[in-house]
Formats: sequence, C-alpha cells, structure tokens
Amino acid sequence: MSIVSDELVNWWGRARRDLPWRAPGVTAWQILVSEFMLQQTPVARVAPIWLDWVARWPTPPATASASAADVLRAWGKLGYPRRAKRLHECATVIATEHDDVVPDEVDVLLTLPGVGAYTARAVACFAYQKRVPVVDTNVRRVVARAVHGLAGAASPSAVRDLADVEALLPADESAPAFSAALMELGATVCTARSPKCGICPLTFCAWRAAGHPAGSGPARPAQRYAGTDRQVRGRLMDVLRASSAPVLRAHLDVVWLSDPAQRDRALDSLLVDGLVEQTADGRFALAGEGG
DNA sequence: CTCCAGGCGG
DNA sequence: CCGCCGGGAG
Repeated sequence: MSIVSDELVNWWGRARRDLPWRAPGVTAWQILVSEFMLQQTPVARVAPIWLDWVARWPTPPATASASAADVLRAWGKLGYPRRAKRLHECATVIATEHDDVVPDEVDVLLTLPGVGAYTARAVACFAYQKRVPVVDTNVRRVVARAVHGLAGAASPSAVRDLADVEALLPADESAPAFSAALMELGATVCTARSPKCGICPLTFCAWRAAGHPAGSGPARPAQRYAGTDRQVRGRLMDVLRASSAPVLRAHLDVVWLSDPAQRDRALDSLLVDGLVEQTADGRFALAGEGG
C-alpha cells in the first residue's frame, strides 16, 4: 500500500503552516535563501532571520554586492556559517553567470556552491513547480514509516531514497504540493520523537499497521557538540561578529581557556575556511570586511 | 540526551 | 562511505 496523494494533499491544504517563504510574491531567489538557512536548522529559528535578510538583500545582485562580513553578521547565530559564505558565493555566480536568474534545472542548480541534492530539487520544485522528488530528513522518515513499516530511514544516504520518492510522486501538476505535504507531515505530525499518529491524515500507514515496531536506533549516532571544535569556532565567530573593528588575538583567546591547542586549531580552521582574516598588524576580523 | 527543510571534502 | 561543519529547544 502506498501513500494516497489526495488525502495527503487535502490535509496539506488545511493544515499547512503559514511560513513567510510560502507567501505570494516570494521569488525563486528568496526561496533559495530559505533553503540554505533551513539546512539542518529548525523553521522557528530561520523565520525571523529570513525576513530581515530578504528585506535587506532581495535579489542575487543585491546579495552579491554586500560584503562577506555583513553577510556573516546577518547570518547571526543560525550556525554553520560556511552556509552564509556559500550563499554569498552562490549569489555571485547567479549574478555573473546566470544573468541574475536562479536556474530552474536540477543539474544546473547542483553546480551552485552550497546547493546539494536536497536544495537543488527543493528549488526546482517549490520555486518552479518542477516534478522532481524532494527528499529531506522528514520525507525519508515518513516514507520509511508509511511505506516500508520501519521506525526510521534505513540507510544514512538520502540520495538512495530519491528513486523511492520518485515512484510515489503524482504524475500531474500536484507533485509540488505532494512533496510539500510530505515534508510538512514529517515536520509537524510524523515527527522523529513522538509522532502524533492520532491526528495523522493517512488512512494507511505500514508502520502503524505493524504496531509501531521500534527501530534499531538512529542510522547515524547523533554527533556531540559540547567541547568540540565546532563550539570553539562558534564562540570565536560570536566575538568577531560583534566587533566592527579587527580584534586582538587576546580577545579571542579568552573564549576558550581550557585547551589552548584546540582554540588555536579552531581559529586556524576559520582562516582556512575563509570565514576569518588576519590584518596586516596581526589582528583578526570577519573575512571580506568592507568589500 | 535527542533532533533539526544538508553539503562537502577526504 | 565517513567525519566534520552551530546552536537552540524539547
């Protein structure tokens, strides 16, 4: 038994969240911006940042002409600031090589910095209504449960599930609504932790039918954060975002006193990533300050 | 502790 | 394929 498109899309019509990037008049570029921000980041944290962002930089050329440092500051504490850098680069590529127009073909979208298998299809589908499978963590979980009767996605590879979802896609123009509904169901009903099966719109679910069997744990063990280089990088970036002028090394050193070697490694990695630059007098600043 | 509209480099 | 890339909320 497969997922019935009609009952899912009908539910979507009345239960969909009123997210800002779904409003009328939102452009393909602005949808692309939302997809960058939503990579591994919950909707609630993205919404306010996205609203400020698209008001300030509504188009690819507007974004490309901003300084990298301003982009990193506007990104704020969304996390994974390399995404902000890639978004900036993506705007530059679109402005210089695509005549300011976001590509509508998956193959072309995939050539853009920061655009992978999910984001390319999400833009083609939600910005251009293309009939392409859109597979994110929500879709994988919903399909694993409703179709395969499993507690969660079997393999750690999302790409492998593309063919699965392709087979589920409606043949007509309702495909984008179907994909949006699949994602919405996973985000709000068929959640990872405590799925609300009592309000699920699907009349058949293989997982429910099988009595909600437990899985064998997550496909990939959750990664730690506390004490990692990522936490140190986050603290360093926090100091640099807050300062409009380059800061002394000593101001950075105080954010992580317990392990100087780790702190040095984190700072070096930020330099290597092109997120931070060192000035001629040895101080540090966000990369691309003023230009 | 877990999870979150992933992508990339090794 | 594997490990790393933030940070906040439940």
